[in-house]
Amino acid sequence: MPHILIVEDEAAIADTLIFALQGEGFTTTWLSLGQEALAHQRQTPADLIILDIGLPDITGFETCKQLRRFSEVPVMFLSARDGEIDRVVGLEIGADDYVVKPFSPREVAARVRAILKRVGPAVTPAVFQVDLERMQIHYRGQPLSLTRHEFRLLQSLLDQPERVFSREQLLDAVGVAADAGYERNIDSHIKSLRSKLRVVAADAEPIQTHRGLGYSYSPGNS
Amino acid sequence: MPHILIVEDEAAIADTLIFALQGEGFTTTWLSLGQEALAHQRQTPADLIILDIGLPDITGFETCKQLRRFSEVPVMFLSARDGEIDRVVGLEIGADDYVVKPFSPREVAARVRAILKRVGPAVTPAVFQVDLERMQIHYRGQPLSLTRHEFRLLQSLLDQPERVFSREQLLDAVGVAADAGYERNIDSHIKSLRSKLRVVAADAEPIQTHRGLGYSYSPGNS
DNA sequence: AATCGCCCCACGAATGTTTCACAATGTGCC
DNA sequence: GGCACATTGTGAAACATTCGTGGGGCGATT
Repeated sequence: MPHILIVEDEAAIADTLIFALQGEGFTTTWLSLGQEALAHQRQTPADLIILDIGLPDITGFETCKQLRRFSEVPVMFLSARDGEIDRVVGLEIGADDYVVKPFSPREVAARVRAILKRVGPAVTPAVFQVDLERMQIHYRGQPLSLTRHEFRLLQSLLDQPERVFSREQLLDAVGVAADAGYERNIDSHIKSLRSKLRVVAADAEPIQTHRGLGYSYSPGNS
Repeated sequence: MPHILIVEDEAAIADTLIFALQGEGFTTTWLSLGQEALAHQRQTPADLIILDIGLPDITGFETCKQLRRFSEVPVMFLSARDGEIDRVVGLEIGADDYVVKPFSPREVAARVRAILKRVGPAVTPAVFQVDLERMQIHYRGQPLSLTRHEFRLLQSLLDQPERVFSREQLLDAVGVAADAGYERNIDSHIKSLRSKLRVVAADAEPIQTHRGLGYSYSPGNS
């Protein structure tokens, strides 16, 4: 699960970012000084840093320059000033994006995802969070209200992404003797599962059907 | 040196981009239709695509969606409309950046560099990758969507390159009683298989026919 | 009793498979 | 080369399978 370091001295702005990012499945750390951020990144590296330019101690530009001496971590600048020069300079000293205030939290989150997508699948945000204790699954930060069978079904699929499960295997996964049940019950459950996922994300299609074979989960379309 | 495909119907804007990008050492191609861009990318893939949203034929969004079905190439949207919704949607359908007109050519060039920095050197995987568990075959890095029979057929052929399989053997491979079926329906499957492979690589001819004998797979022509 | 989750069924739509007829191409013979 | 014959490519149509969906029944839980 990707971790985002937010370096921003205004609490209100930081809060907005934290809320938006956590909603998308990221974890966050918030610091307000450039020096702090550098020290923190040496100790416990984040997967991406959101860096305000107008910090109280050293500028975001300076922070980024020093950061680049020891780390390739993606950096997104946040700035109150909307000058072409600043944007070009920001990108040329090694930033990956440059967003001007006031910004939309959702857009920033989307940009973070777009950047992380490129640094490797290792740090793709987990869109699904499974909580076995509470029998709860969160999808894009929102809790799903699932029945027992829907839960087991989704849990099995999530467990091995891309793997194609036959109906028989899925029947077994939900705890029904494989020979006992009507195989196509699975279809019914998949149907209601999909409709519940559709409420959260209308266009994504995380559960794919493989004709003649069964179903699978595709992280790509989540 | 990275090659950039510009898809933009206004010549003045395209010219500005071409000038700025060539100044940074990129080579460019300019097209004005979404359909053209899709066809072009299949034949001679660029390293990054700059995509105007308001194209004469299909929208940039639609172009990007279709593009994503066969390519992971980085996409930068260009738009005259500055709405939060548009930006978020753009990024969520798989774009890497979203720039609003009027833009600074230098900034666009800087953003292009920032994105390409993350993509890294292109890795050329084995031409065919068979994944039995996922019932998936990748061809030149792109996933093929095959029916059960097409899958078995291709799998058999790939299993023993250069070996010539008779229709009878291939019927058997796809799981049809050798005496039951009409032998020449293999031809039909070979046909659709070839057409699916042609989408990925138009000129290669990985499946060869041996008159009077059957078919074989030739790694040479992949 | 009302609600809810689960099972089962059946129909229509989408997709895959088989078959066929005809065009295109290759092969051997004169 | 030109011809007859054999084999393969192609498109379309018939046929078969599979899936999505809505709905009814039934038992458990409230």
